[in-house]
Amino acid sequence: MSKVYYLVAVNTPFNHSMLTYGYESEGDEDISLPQGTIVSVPLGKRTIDGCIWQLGSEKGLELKKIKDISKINADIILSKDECELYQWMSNYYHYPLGRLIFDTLPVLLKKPRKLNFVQGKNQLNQFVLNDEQSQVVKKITELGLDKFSKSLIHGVTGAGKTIIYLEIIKKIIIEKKSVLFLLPEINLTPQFMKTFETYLGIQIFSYNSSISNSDKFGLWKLLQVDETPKLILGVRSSIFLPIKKLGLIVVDEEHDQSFKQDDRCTYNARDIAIKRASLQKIPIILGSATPMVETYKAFKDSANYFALKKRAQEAKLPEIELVDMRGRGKVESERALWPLSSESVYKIRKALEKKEQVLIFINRLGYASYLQCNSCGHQFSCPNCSTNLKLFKKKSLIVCQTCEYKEKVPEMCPECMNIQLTPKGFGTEKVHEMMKSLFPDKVIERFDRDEIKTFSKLEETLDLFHKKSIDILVGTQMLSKGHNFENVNLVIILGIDSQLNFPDFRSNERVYQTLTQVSGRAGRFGKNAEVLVHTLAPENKIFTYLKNHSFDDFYNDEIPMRQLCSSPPIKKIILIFFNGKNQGEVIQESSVQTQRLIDMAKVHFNKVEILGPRPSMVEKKVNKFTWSLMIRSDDINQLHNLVNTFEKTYNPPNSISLKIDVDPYYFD
DNA sequence: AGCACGCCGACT
DNA sequence: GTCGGCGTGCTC
Repeated sequence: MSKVYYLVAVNTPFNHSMLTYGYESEGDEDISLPQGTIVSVPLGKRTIDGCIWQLGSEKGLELKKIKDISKINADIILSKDECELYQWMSNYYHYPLGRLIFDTLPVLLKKPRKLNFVQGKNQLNQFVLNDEQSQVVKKITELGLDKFSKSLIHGVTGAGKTIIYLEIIKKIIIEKKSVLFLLPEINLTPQFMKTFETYLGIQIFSYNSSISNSDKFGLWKLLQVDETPKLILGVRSSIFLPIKKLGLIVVDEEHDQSFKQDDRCTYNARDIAIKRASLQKIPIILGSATPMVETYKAFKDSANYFALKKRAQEAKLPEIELVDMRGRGKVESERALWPLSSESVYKIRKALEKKEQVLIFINRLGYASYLQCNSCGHQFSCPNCSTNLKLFKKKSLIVCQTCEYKEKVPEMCPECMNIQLTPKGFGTEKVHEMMKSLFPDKVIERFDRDEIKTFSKLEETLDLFHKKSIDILVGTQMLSKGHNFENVNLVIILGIDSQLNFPDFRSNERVYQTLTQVSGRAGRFGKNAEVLVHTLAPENKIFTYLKNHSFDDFYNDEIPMRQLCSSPPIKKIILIFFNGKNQGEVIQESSVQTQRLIDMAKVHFNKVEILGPRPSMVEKKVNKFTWSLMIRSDDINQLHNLVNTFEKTYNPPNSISLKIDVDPYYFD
């Protein structure tokens, strides 16, 4: 019997989550616990999860303080590769290792139920690859499918990226290896599931928020031991699944912001996927019609960049038309149609006459963005947040989008007792209502988070739409991502201006992506298709790039801008957020730390800039205030070393919590 | 992050 | 007297 000490990564935020525990090894010292062993350890009065990380020592600690590991969990053990990935992530994202591990592992249960999966039918591929597509398959294969390589398939919407993935996946399966296929959101699961089920002869597992904890745990246990080739179709978090004999990772719609986690560890699953592929020495394929500017810059001049400029199966890209909305309010007939226009209503009518379906895209929920008093201008705002309350007419409520707060639609202004309250702005609910009154004999449905709350409702609505039982679908983002609609040749886009005016360096990129992706839902099956974009700023150059379907023009215009404001991909950014109940204290603390960082940078990290502090766009959320500071550099080592030094020398006061966001997508 | 402890005001 | 709200400090 001899005592061994281990440094254990535990599920707690303090002391960087690394704590020392003892273990009575049974005689032979060689039978020690390997890195990655999941254990239970006592902490204060509780027992919490931990993961053996490395041999530790009692030095520097009071011996009587060190407790013993209480239990070893045999269900899950992390492999060497997984440990290396976790360690890298913890360093890169400045997030405690122990928290990271237990945020991403499934809940450890007693007995998992029997697992659900889909058995693929392995039908012969009915598609014939065109020249462009077969070239890409050939070249990616030539890179070597048994070693690390990263490729970007940059294909216009409807270019047939899926068929390319499918061909390469088949080659991996022949080698008896498994495939991880990442998509940004659960929304697209049904579509890909159908394709993979039809053409692949293996087991297919999906992994997303509709899967129960029990099934997640069960899948984890299965994957650890089962080496038969399979395909996992999953969202962000599936990048951590312990897939044996993993032979390929595909990240579809790599530009999508859903790959970025914005709470806890702020990782981007696309970047983790690349890291994982390099650790496991396997190929990774990224795909998008609108790659992120960072990704495009990294790939565009490499041999692993593949552009598909034409749509598959003779289909043409849609014609994009701008509808100039300036001055429409002055004409009575136009005012009644707002936020639509006479042009769009005419085109919708024509499309419906041809028995075609129509998509209307608005990036906003509800009936109106806020409610305002006609007489004194009072806006109804949330008592807990610095936000306006959004009007939901059918529910007869005004609701905060940040917290739980809601109230009945008021009858009069609390300031001046005026009873005329005007709904300002518009969302899906308003447009849905307008469509119903304009086309009373048509079936018009809404496709947004408010209406589609469950996965089964999503499947059901998509199914009805595919069966042409719905004529017009009014929806948000949900509508825009990757769907393959057969009978849609008209897409209406409303309310994009608010996104153009969004105050951060990525706003142009986001608008270009959104417009291209939404437009891409039209005319995928050969007919001439049209997209009508409503805007008050038709002279904006972004619309020209959109009309010309020219990503390169957009990019070449965007890069000098990024250079000018030192934004990614020119420089890397880390944000530090200070959050607390007392506004003055938050401002004070963030200011002091900004100054401290400036001083530190001056002495040891001269290539790093510190900016701020500044309040978040929604400064008050649920009665807590947020301010942030920005750290920026083109020297990635200096950037991270400064943050490391900062963390080592800073203990935030109890009343303030800290969040670090590496490679942020939004600025708050 | 939990969780306990302890200080204070409010209530039976 | 004693209950509970929350600020403070500790956890290998």
